[in-house]
Amino acid sequence: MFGAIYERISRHFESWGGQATIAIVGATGTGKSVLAENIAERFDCGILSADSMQVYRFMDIGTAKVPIEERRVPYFGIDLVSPDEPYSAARYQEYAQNVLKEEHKSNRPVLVCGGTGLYIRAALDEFSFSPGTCVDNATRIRYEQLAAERGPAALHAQLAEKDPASAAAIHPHNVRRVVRALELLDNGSNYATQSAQMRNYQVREEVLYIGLMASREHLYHRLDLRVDNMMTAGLLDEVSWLLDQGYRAALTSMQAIGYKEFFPVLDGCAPIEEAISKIKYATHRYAKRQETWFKRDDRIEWFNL
RNA sequence: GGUCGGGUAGCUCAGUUGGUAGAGCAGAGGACUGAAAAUCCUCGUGCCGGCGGUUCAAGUCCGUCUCCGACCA
Repeated sequence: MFGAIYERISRHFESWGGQATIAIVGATGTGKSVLAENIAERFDCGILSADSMQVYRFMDIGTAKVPIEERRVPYFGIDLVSPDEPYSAARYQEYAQNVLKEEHKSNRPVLVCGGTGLYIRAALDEFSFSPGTCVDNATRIRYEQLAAERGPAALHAQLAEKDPASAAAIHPHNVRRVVRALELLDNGSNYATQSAQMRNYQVREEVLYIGLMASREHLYHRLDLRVDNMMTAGLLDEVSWLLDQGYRAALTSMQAIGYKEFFPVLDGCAPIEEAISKIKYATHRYAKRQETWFKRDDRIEWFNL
């Protein structure tokens, strides 16, 4: 199986050389990192991580970062910010596109590897996030309060009045997205127009997409084992250390799987076993969502494990 | 051996005064352009432990057997 992937990738390197980009995608636990490391070493190129949680420093075990001592090639996209710094797909896009530009300028191919679908697209697709300044936090909080006070339906109705197309595209219960659409309006943009671009998968010949997948049964088993291994590697200590440093539970970074589940344990109101099984279940669902995301991208060439 | 609980969806359990069952979790499918490991949508027929009985009708009442738990000997 690896042989087939190596062959496919070699061919791509031969045609594009230092301008080649190879994306290795798929659900968590399918072995993307190991494959990427092997290929990057063999073809002498760097790895750009496309992972919304590996960007945070100090969150090492739970986000399954490749340990520094095991890295044999340059890595990008890891440890970019501290856990209390707001990060976003837009910020990642700017960063990633810059890495790609710089590497290609030096005639080095790049391996993009990750499971955050939106980040993969932000890095490799020709689309831009809403122009202009980023919406300030106050606006967001205002809309969230509105939803809390008058209910999600009322907020959605407000959106429907101002922007029927976007309202139609977002389920009324999806407060987060309704809020975002309202923010965009305030900012002179439009959710529906933007998201329409998302369905446009442009083919760039220099980019090769390799997708890794495994049967659910097999994958879930592997993921469960990985969680157990994270525990022996000291995941609980990592979480408790982060909290000790003052990184509070409400932070986006702390919503990561393998972190938020331990808060009740550290507060002493839940047994550790409960957290572990919650982490396993959450990981299963996450893997499923990742598959759903990547499945519809027909540029991806799939390899079954 | 006896008394009392309890055996209902893969798991934990609800089930009103008898009218052939429903939640959470798990699981499956899907959406998704500035939080994306987030957020959101859809999907629940299962010998209601077995067998008899009462009744027009039993998960629901009665008898009996069986299994699990607690307690008493």
